[in-house]
Amino acid sequence: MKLSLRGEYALRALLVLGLDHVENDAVVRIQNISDRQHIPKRFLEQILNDLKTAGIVESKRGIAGGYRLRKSPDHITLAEVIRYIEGPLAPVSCVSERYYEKCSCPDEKKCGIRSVMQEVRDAIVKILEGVTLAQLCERVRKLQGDHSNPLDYII
Amino acid sequence: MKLSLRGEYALRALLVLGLDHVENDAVVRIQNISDRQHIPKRFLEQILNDLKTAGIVESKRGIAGGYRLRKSPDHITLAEVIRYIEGPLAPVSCVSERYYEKCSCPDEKKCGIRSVMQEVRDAIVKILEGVTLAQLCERVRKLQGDHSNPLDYII
DNA sequence: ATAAATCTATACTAAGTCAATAGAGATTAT
DNA sequence: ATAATCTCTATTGACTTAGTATAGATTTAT
Repeated sequence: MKLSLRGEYALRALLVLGLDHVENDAVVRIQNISDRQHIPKRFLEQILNDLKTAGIVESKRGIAGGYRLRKSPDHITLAEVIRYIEGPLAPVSCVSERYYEKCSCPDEKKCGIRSVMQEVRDAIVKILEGVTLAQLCERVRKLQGDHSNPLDYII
Repeated sequence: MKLSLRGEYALRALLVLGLDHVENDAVVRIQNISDRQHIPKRFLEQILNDLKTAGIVESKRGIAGGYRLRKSPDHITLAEVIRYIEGPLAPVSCVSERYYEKCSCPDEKKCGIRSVMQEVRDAIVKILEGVTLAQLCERVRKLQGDHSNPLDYII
């Protein structure tokens, strides 16, 4: 896979949106995300815009504008995000389900390398489709010792 | 991971050397490998030279020259080959054991993404360190219907 | 109404990587 | 000697990555 910085930034931005996610229509400013995650702001703008096109986040414009999740965090998987930002999860495209491309090997059906790469793909997909943004947020809260309960900030 | 063509060619070339491997000092010509695997010859020259530097193959020069494995096929793992040709197996370098690099996230120890990527890395490594070139050759022989038993050619 | 802060859209760029290709040299069996 | 091989270094063209830049559209507080 080899996640690019672009993909990593996308996940980190979504993590912030996930941690701040509440059921009203509050939005988070790009500047805020940029500060908390040390992501270059102008670059982050592009990425969030991509995520918007992907239907993962939505935005509000104007002086009180910003981004929020468009779907519930437990309906967003890491696989989905990475696929959208990076492309195939498979290490070679001849084992990719949705980005399949024929490779140059003499006979794909008898290709031993392909069969190993298939296993690798399946292992990667299993993990990344199994982790939702909600679970990721939960991990982070646990790692941070469960301070900063987001409910504290309402009222 | 996203294996490059270079890495895929390396595996395919080693597969040929593995299938042709016998305990005398017979070598296989680059031209031969290139023909059987449809790999551009001059490009393959570079790759085999890299594999030589890595200590995985050895070469014989001159008119009857060529390449052969330097180690027994069951002592060559796919992980080892890919690491040498491509670099880290980990999707992000902050979870790489031998190519570790600090990433830009606020706190690595509390990074939820990192902990997921760690799982991905471990899954990839487990598969690729678990498959030797000998096993790969065996898979190929099975896939090809077990014709061409190499013992047939030894008299 | 206006200003100010935000998001939107497109374009550009500098650096790096990938996949070769090229040319000249060294080695060795015949 | 010679011809086929491996060896070594350099170059190239296309592409990707990680931004930066510029200008514009939208919304809200005042």
